[in-house]
Amino acid sequence: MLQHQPPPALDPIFHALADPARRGMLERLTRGPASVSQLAEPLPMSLSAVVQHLAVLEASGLVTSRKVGRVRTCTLDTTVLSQAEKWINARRIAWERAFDRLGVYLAETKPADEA
Amino acid sequence: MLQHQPPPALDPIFHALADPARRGMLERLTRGPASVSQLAEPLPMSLSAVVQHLAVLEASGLVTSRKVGRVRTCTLDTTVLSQAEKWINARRIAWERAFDRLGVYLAETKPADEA
DNA sequence: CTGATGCTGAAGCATAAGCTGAAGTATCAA
DNA sequence: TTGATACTTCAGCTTATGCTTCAGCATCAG
Repeated sequence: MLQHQPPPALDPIFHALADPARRGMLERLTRGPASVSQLAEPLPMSLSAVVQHLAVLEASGLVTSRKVGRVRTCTLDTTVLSQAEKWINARRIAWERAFDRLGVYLAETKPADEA
Repeated sequence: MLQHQPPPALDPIFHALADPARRGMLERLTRGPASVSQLAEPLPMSLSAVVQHLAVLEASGLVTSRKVGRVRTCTLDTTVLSQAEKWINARRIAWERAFDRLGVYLAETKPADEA
């Protein structure tokens, strides 16, 4: 098991993304790896809370970490990030195709509404 | 207030996407508008539960609905869907840039690890 | 060894989520 | 009017989240 992990589920990925503190941590990680303390520093909460958010991020696969000495260094995993992106993109594309197939659905249901 | 709504927040969007039942409803909606009953039909839960999921989807802006007679028809809003997509894409791109800037970060930290 | 640093873990608690079932409100059909 | 249909709303329950504090436990510096 060295190069391909189980496919990351969408539930934990989107759940991880649904919190501003966690998105903040991810944004920080886009600027390079960071320690737990560094991730916690700008956030208005205890270190403990940050560690718990980190656990959510790691459970989703969005973040991986390694402990060296007493410092845990975290990095972003963009392949997992792109899983979420792909799902969204697929829905959007599918809907746009459906919209084309249906023609002007809205115009057909309500030809001259005020909205 | 007829053509541009308040910018949809990411929290409710990702939260809405974090549930398989809700994603199922969205997938159904990519094949065109549907009534509440139609959205509920394949789901292993009560109509009540589906209505509550629908409320979450509407709160996020991902879905809009209109009631005509006794039937509420729901449609997907892909502009909101693309908000989420944009955020993810931006992080991924930023990280890939950072990765380039840092050069082979991993190789530098652990030149010949077993992992 | 001693103390500071950087995390880790377990309680505990308040709020939010996800669900059910039961009762209620508008249609629409006959 | 009667009844079915299509939601809608609400009380109530269970579990999950998000947070805190406090108590550890390995580093690392001196």
